[in-house]
Amino acid sequence: MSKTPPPSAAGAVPPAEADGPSGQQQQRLQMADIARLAGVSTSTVSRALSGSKLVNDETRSRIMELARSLKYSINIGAQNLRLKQNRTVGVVVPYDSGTRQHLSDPFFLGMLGSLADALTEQGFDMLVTRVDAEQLDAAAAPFDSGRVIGVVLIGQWRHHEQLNQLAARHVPIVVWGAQLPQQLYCTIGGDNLAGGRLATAHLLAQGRRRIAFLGDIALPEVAQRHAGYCAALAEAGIGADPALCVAVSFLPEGGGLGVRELAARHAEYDAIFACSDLLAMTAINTLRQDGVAVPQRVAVVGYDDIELASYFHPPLSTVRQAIPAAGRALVAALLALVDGRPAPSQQLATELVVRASSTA
Amino acid sequence: MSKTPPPSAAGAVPPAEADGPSGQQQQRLQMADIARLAGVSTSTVSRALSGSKLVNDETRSRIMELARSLKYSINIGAQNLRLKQNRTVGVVVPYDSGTRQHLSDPFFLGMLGSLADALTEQGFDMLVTRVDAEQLDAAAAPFDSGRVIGVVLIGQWRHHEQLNQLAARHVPIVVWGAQLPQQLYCTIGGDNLAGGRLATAHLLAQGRRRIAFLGDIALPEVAQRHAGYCAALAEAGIGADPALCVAVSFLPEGGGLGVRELAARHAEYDAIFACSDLLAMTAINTLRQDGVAVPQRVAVVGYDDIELASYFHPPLSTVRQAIPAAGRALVAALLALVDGRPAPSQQLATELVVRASSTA
DNA sequence: GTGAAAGCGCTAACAG
DNA sequence: CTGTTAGCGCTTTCAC
Repeated sequence: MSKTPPPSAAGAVPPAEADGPSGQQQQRLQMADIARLAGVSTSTVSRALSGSKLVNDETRSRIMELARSLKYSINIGAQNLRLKQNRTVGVVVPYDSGTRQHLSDPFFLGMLGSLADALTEQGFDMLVTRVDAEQLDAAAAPFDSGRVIGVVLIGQWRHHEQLNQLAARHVPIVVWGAQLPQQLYCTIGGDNLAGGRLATAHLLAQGRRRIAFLGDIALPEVAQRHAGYCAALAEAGIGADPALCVAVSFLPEGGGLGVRELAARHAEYDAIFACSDLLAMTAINTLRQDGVAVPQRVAVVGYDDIELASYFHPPLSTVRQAIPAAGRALVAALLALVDGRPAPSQQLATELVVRASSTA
Repeated sequence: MSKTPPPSAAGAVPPAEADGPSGQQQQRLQMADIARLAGVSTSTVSRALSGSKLVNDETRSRIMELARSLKYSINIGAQNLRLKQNRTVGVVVPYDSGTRQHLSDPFFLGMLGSLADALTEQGFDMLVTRVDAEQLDAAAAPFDSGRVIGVVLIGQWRHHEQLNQLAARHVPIVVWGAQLPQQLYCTIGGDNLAGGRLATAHLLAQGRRRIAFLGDIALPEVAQRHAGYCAALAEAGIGADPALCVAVSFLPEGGGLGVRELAARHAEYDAIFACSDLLAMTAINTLRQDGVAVPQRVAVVGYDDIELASYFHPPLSTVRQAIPAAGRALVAALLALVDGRPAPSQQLATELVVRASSTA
């Protein structure tokens, strides 16, 4: 395990003219330079580069050619200042306050990718920020300082009130999460109630009767999935047994902890509904270590349908979240808000994907 | 599966004063407003807010209090323009040119998270951009337009030459990838040669002799892992059989395709070394469908040690990449470059993690 | 200790 | 069609 040297011409060329400590920009080409070289005024260059018809074709193409060959590119910062515009959107990913752990769920990756796609498509840049899940109001910082025109927050966690305050302050913000009463901000989310109901009904249809629930009810999305779970049980004439409901975080260790907790409670169960695929996978793993067969002894359904779910062993039954649609919807809602148009909250349809982990 | 309405007060409050189409900023507080309210000049506000000692304590605290209560935040764009500074770094994630698929590997998520951490720690913002893997030179765009002070590119793919040209143009860029001869840009990467060797030597030690290699040799990193693989085989007195080397992309379907291709070639093999955990997992999945026992009949080692690797069944043996260190190293190198200091390329140590997928 | 004025790189009237 | 001028929101000499 080496530490540095191998091949030949390693090491990089430092920038041409570096000046002072961190954060400085080197001397770079600007519009005035192009203007001088082209023998015109900066106004003409500006017009040419922005494709104004007010400039002679010959002049324009000469200027554009010059700019291209010199790899001149307009300084967006200055342009933004002058135009009072901005084509950057903030995407804020909360991290677990205790562990500072974050993004550990592949679901987030999908979401980020989907947002990146949707934003690129609309010609917007994406500024990614991390924020403590217990301080969600910090999500507004990039907006307050003018870096972004609005913010997409991935997950509302337990801070409904902080988010309401941001909305009251007119921070353009759209949140991936559950729709709640008295909500001033816009949420886009899956239909968690339906999702929870689908998963549970499916397990019941498989003849399971003692279905454990893994997830932290304090989170609105999880609470709604739990409500769906209870509803499905009730429809089958079964009461929800609190002993089967384990509050675990979305961190990967959650699945194992949940299974251990159920064991510690001496709970009897023949199925698990986990609130994320990651939890389902780690739960299955722990069950396997304990010699419990999945799905024979315990059937498992996850949530999200991350890419790996179908490759897991056994392939994971799960509730699919419409991630590509989510990105588009979040971006559309945010842009509406920014333009002063109304942005109604929205629930995206969810779909049950049945695979081997729940079918004995 | 509903589509919209439920609860009570849904829908969000549009921003106070919206003006015109997309990208506009609403009327917001600025320094002059604070100045007027505080009965001082903007110069004084500027000084107060930047903690200059040239301003009366009483005045300063009055101004700061005012700013805080009004949630005034300095306009970073204007400040950057005036100061000719910038605290934003570009992170560029290439996507597969054919499929436009991207970020599908959890490895990228880890890298993004690690970069976000390292950048946050240093007080930098992260602007995430996607770029066609066949047009890596487009990675410089956010730099050319002054949005970022430099770029971290995740993966060099096959376009060494384009990257060299960027470096020659003095674009501050640091690439996660392999160190190559005649290289003008800075790379940070794992020690792929050692990684390939470790994995292969381990499989040999398990008594395996016909080890298949899954990965696209056209990519420098994969080529180096392959070189390590060949070296380990050679040390064991075994020649590398080209029939056992399958060029597959990093897309998730690669693992399955690789196994199918080996079958089509009627290749005999008792082990697989896959160039990513994702490939290893999907390969194992296909083997399982074909009734081939892992690790009994075929032992498998992956690469990266993504979070899920230890939860997979069987738990995946793999070569761990030092992701947290990677983020810090990439950021440190980029900042060095930006400051005009030299940024030598670096290889980070890799480590073999042995789990059940390779131990019969 | 504080204010007035100039200017960061760009665009948009307004004249010619 | 093109140049001149003013100014986006901020910082910083330079006076007072």
